Amino acid sequence: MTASIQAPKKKRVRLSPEVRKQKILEAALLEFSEHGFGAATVERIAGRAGLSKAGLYAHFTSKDEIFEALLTQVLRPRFEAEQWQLLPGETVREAIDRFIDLSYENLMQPRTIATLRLLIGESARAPDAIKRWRDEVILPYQRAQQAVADLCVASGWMRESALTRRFELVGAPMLYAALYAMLFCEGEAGEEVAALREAHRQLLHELLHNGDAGPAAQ
Amino acid sequence: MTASIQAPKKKRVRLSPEVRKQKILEAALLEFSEHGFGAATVERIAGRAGLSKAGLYAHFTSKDEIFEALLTQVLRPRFEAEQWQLLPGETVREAIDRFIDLSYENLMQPRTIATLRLLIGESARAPDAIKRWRDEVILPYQRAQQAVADLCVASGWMRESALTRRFELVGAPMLYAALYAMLFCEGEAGEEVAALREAHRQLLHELLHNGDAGPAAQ
Amino acid sequence: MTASIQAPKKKRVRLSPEVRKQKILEAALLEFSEHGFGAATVERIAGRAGLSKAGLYAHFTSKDEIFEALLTQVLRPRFEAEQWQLLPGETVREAIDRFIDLSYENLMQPRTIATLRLLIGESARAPDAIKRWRDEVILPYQRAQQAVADLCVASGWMRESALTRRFELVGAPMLYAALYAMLFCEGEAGEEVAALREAHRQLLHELLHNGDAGPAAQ
Amino acid sequence: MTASIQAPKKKRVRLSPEVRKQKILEAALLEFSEHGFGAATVERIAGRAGLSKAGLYAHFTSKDEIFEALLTQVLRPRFEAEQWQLLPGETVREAIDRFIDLSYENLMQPRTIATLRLLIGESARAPDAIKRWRDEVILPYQRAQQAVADLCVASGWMRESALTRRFELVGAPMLYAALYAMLFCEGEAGEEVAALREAHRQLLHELLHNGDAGPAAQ
DNA sequence: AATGAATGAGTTTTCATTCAT
DNA sequence: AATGAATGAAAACTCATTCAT
Repeated sequence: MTASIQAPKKKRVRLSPEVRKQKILEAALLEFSEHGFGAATVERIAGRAGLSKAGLYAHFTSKDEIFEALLTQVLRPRFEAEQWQLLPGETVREAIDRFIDLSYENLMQPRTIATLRLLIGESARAPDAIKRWRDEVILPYQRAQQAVADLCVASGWMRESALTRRFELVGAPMLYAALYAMLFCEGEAGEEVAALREAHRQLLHELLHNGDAGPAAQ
Repeated sequence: MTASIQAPKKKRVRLSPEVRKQKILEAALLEFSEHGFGAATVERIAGRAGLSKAGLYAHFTSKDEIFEALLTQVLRPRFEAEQWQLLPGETVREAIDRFIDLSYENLMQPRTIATLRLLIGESARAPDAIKRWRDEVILPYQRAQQAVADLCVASGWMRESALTRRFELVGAPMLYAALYAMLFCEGEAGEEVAALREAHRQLLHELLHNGDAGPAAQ
Repeated sequence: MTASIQAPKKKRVRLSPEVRKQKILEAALLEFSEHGFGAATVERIAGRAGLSKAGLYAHFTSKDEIFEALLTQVLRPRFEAEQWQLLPGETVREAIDRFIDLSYENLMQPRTIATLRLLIGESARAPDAIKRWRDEVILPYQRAQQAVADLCVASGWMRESALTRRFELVGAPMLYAALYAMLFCEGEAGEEVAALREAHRQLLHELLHNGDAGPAAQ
Repeated sequence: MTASIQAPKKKRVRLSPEVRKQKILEAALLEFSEHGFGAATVERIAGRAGLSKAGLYAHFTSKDEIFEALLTQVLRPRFEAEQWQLLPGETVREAIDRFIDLSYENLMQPRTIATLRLLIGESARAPDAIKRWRDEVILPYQRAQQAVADLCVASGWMRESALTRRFELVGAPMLYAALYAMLFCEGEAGEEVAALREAHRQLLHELLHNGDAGPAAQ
């Protein structure tokens, strides 16, 4: 009873480098996203990661290195699941629903919002990494989406429109919702995001649905 | 030792408090948006504003006060012109074009992008100001837009859709473009933004245009 | 009515240099004694003296100069009245009463206490001035007192004692009271000082009074 | 480049927090008493304590905290030895001598004089601490002294007088000497203090000695 | 791997002092 | 004589980073 009250002095915990590094990066993401790189302190990152400042320096040689490691980790492609596609035997309507659900699920995670906020807030600090990310992750992803969309249109599954011609716009309302979440942090944005999500779903249904036609109608 | 060789000693420039304060806020917006609040330095802000550090402190009593003053200035409503509306004798098509042109013109200004980037990066620092901004500026603006849209739909000028039912989405692609500009700073985003803008225009035309109908068709 | 409430902007008041200088020194004494030389600010001194910082510099060229001017003014001899002496036809008892009353009246003035506090607090800053003060003001004063005392003893008016042999001790309880006032500022010391004063008076009566004797008794 | 020429880089000296804190307080007393709180610099205190400014801030969070810690330490009661009292088998004369010797020994230590000077110079900065010190240290001490004196008088050991009625005055000449030491720092006051001390001793002997009487004479 | 104590290089802030009016 | 705006120098305080254990 005494120990729990009077002794927050954490016993020295020894973890494997991999585990600790991951903890540190996790902590850094929170800290950077909350305060910005400049106002973030190594001490707080270390605290959140459960070790001392000096301990942290056994794993990373500088605050900058943490930032870079964080970026590399966070900007790695992770889009497989949310990829827009038509699974065999699936209708466009179902594909839309799956896309909306998976994408919002992913994008609206606090961790993802934090990442986005960090990228935007510190865009001037790592323009190259961000550019590379765009070229190697975002653009390929969008091209793949566009290809699928073109196919769907060509095969009559989807109605042609300004949207299918520039299919990256398919996610615009979702990013608008993400912006909302970035600005009005802490749950307050929850309801609004949910509403936007449904409106988004509806909109896609209306925009992409090909009346009663479709290959099946041939 | 002569003036021609080593005299970068700027003559003391004396300005009225209003002018100087404005210069300082202008400088602060740049500095904050570029480095984030934490990594911004008062010295650089002062330099950009054309006076010394100590001189700056004659106008603002702390870095925080500068930040707050900046927010108050920058979050003041300035939406009149871009308000979605139907001017007398104007077709929906023309209203859409005007909306797109005015809004992109405004939103894509470097100053506005910088402001948005700052808001997002520092959203945790001034949640109250941001919340007030949403309640007193953003929400009223959206409500007014929705009202106009409802009217247009009721009178048959615009086709009903998921978009008209949640009309705030009308700007989503534009904010997506703004996000692009925030992330990939420095003109590189220019072409992409221009393309998105046209796609956005097209999309609105297709979505809102009421076939050949409309009141005129009555 | 409006002016009195909304406009504390003091109209530029122009005073003769002598008057203004005196006001400044008065203000400086308060400020220095309250905060110490180091923590005193020229701005506050100027404010207390009723002009602006820059205005003050028209009268004194530096903070140090103010300090020195203050010292010279404040360390000037002002002891005539309180000089220990026997006025013609006066008994020792009456002389004691007069000495006590005049001395306490003088020493316990807030201004005098402030001066003492300043001297002690800043004794390291102006050791020479203080030494000169001792040599030119204090010591002569004490010598004169001692001379009178010796005379009184020689003529049988006063009883010889350790006190008359080192007559500067005659004021010791008073300085003890002054110490009290310096430490426990703001009136709280008032009662204690009054009590000490009466005890002091009694003590001198008892110590110096020569029984029923005296020259008259010869 | 060799160590013998230009190597004032002090080796990092690592001390336990207790030792270091004590060193810092010691240094602070010197620095504060020499320059006053306002003109004292943390850097100089750190230097005197043998570490860097930043190192100092690992032990105290602000200049003010140093000041307060210093006060608390320095205003702790330390009077046992100097307490006025009659040891068994001791004459009043011997008690007086002991009192004088112990008290002057203590009060005239440079450290004590420095403390007093600091208290007076900064009395406005910490009125509460000083008041508490008076109530909890000084007044009890004086009451104890008075009680002993009353006893001595009642038992005939000491002659009744204005002094025994307000026994706190027993130390007045000593404080007068301390004042002297505070003002005319640096040993110059030495002789004067020694002379005052002997006069003080004489005075007490004369004042308190009960002729040849005393309980023993009964 | 981990830490507490220590530090150098800033950063914010203050302030005595100057300048133009 | 007086002032508001401006400045250089210094002081308090912070923080990324190192060292010895």
